[in-house]
Amino acid sequence: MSKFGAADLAAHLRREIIKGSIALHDRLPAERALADSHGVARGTVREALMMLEREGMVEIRRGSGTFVCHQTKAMSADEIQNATPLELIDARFALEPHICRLCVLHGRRTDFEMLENLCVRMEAATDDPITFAEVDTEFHHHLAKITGNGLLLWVIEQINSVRSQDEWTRMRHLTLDE
Amino acid sequence: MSKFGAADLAAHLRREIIKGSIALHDRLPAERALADSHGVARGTVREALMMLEREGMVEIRRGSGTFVCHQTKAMSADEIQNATPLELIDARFALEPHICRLCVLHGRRTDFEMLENLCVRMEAATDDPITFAEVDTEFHHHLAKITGNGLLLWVIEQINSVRSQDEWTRMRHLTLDE
DNA sequence: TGATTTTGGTATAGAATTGGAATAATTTGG
DNA sequence: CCAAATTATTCCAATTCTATACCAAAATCA
Repeated sequence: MSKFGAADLAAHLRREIIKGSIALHDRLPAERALADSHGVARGTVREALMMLEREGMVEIRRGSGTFVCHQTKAMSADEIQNATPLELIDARFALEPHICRLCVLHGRRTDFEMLENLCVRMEAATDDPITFAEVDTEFHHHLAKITGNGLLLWVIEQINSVRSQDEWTRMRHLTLDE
Repeated sequence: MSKFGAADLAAHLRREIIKGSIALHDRLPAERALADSHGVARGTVREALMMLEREGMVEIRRGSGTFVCHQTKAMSADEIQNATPLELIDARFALEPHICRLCVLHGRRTDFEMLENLCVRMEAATDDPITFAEVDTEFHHHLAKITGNGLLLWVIEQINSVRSQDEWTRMRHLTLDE
């Protein structure tokens, strides 16, 4: 890594913080020290630190130093992708019952027709795991949408976004086996 | 690999990114460097990078470089912060019952002692709405933590992060009135 | 308390690096 | 052969990085 830019330095520090090398509430080296140790100008260090501050990862205190907040904002978005299939199942299992209740309260005729339509499509695709999973995701998405609760819909969307191919297949095995 | 076209280079980079060889927030080599290392012309590199950009996998910043996005969902903060107090209550109400079940399963003695300690602090702060809310948030956070489900913890943290002062006060009124 | 040191905050200009774009020659494949 | 893609080259524009100097807040210490 001969070339070191602000974004690179920010990424490096971000990883150190997430990994735990720089613990919570710890103070980072001074800007001048960071600049020296990383072989970059101070302005570059400042820019990197300001990136991290905008992410809520560090707090810059004038005359004092910059400290690790680790408000777990930007990092968790990454870590979500590491969720295990079991965690996914649990999360859905926690949410869906109440979502169903809200659907009953807020749903309209067309909503339920839409759900029924999706069910038909799912039953027709029992032999095609891929399209089955797609329709299934769409089903849960609509379910959350019917509730009229934007926050719940957002949560469901986030959970649905966790689906690397490997995890999907493993997850299907789990759900089908039990 | 006698013939290396733009599509091939894009596929190669895509794999590297998904695999993790080029981590999130990392900067890809400069176009000229990529062209040199892969033995192709710069125009080809540009075309490949533009493919990846259209897929939302990288972000090309003029004068700076191209960076790995892979999750560029800036939506998080903005969209969530518009959640109404009622939506918050619903979301928590949907999650907490199952979280409690998981706590019973996974919790250890120290966990429950911690929760009890937080309860005491909450009871002692019934006259101080602000600290009450703080401890309350901490309580729910620990509750989710005990489950051992990182995904659920993340969801709770996201929901807890929605608390502009106005909404908190309005929310407390709602919860206390009903 | 008051002086000194350390820390971040700001501003500047120039050098270096990067992507953006246009062009024409060359290769490739039908 | 023709059409498309790739190459090679050149210049432009935006951004970043460097290096420096000085200012202001906070911490430290006599």
